Amino acid sequence: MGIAERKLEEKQEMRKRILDAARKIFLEKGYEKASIRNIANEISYSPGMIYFHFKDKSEVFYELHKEGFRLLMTRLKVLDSVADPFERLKAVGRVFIQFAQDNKDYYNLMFIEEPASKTGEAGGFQIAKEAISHLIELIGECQRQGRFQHADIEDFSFMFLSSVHGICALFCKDRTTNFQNKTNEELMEHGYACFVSLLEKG
Amino acid sequence: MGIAERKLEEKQEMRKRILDAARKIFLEKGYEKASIRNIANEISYSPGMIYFHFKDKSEVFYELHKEGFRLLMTRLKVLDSVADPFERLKAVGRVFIQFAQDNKDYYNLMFIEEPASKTGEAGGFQIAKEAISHLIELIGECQRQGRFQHADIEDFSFMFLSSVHGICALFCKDRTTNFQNKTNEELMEHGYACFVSLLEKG
DNA sequence: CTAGTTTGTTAAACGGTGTTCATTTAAAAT
DNA sequence: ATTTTAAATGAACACCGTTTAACAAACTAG
Repeated sequence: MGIAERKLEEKQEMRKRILDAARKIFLEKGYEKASIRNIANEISYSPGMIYFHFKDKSEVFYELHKEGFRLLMTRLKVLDSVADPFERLKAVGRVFIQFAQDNKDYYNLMFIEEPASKTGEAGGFQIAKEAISHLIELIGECQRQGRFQHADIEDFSFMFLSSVHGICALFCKDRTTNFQNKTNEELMEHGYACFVSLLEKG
Repeated sequence: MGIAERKLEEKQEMRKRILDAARKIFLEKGYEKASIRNIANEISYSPGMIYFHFKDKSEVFYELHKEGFRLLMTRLKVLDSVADPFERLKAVGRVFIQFAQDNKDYYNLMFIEEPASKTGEAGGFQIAKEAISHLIELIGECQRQGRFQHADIEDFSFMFLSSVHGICALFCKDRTTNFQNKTNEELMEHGYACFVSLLEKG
């Protein structure tokens, strides 16, 4: 069945071409302002064609959503080599912040914006769930080393994630401009350092 | 000039009627999905009429944006009676979180969503600036009482705001569902308590 | 090799969006 | 009573996501 195979490949290639165009448009304009017509135009096809390859706009979006998570995960995987769990935890936050700085638009797509119809909840959010399990486990390790003894693991994990996400979210929505004496990057890094020094005392 | 006065009043009343409808629609559907036609329909006027009273959709939005800030500020003002600055700081966080819980949609409008054209930057963001100045001052007071000695005030303020906002932002975008053993409210409050206990050690 | 079927694509259409503008209506000023 | 002004309208413009009838190309069966 060499023909069916080739057909499948062609279809996947078309999917890829659509996603490449969608990535460009989505990251450029954000979810709402990007249009199916823009994406189709980018690759010189009719808008309707996209609906042969994807269910709707939000499905295209969630493909990139997942892509963003894979990107972030790749960066986080590197930290497996860090032996000390607390050092690893601190690095997780730094990687998160660095990721947000390098990929403001992805970060928006992944954690802030979201299409109304949650087509890919199972897809995009599954990865998020795994990431959180990882974080909880990591904090468990820290506790086994004597850190954060009095805290509930889930509460503490949520708090850690909130703090890091808060830094990134303020950055991504340009709410950092009200703190003026520093660049955004400095503010984020100093803010995180500040948080870390609290952690070190706990 | 009793007539001119009455005319002005009528115009302001029309503005108010539009804003009442807009509040309902915006808080119900969010910025993007709410439409000028929805709002106009709500008060049985033509869509075009709104453009006589407001420059565009984002100007209507920013009026509610400011309204949300006034609401939050009213809640924060109550804390002026709390003498101890650190107690006041802790309460500020609680009020923020409570506000987000009670007014999820306002919180979204105020801190997360935003129209592309930033008509009311001067308006809505001015209040935010004041609020931050207040926060910085409050943290300064805490320092004068011996707390957070080693931290830069701006960095620390940003960190505090990030943590609190992070908690609220995760809640408002339904990213709390991945922590399952608690209700959202419990998770937020326990998470914040966790953060506060870190502060108490710093 | 032909006839029929499947597949990928298109153009047009539907009902929606923000916004503009000529036109109408009604009230105020002359 | 007539002119001027202010307020509201509704049609129009250029978009939007999505559906669908039509269509050409490619594949399959006889």
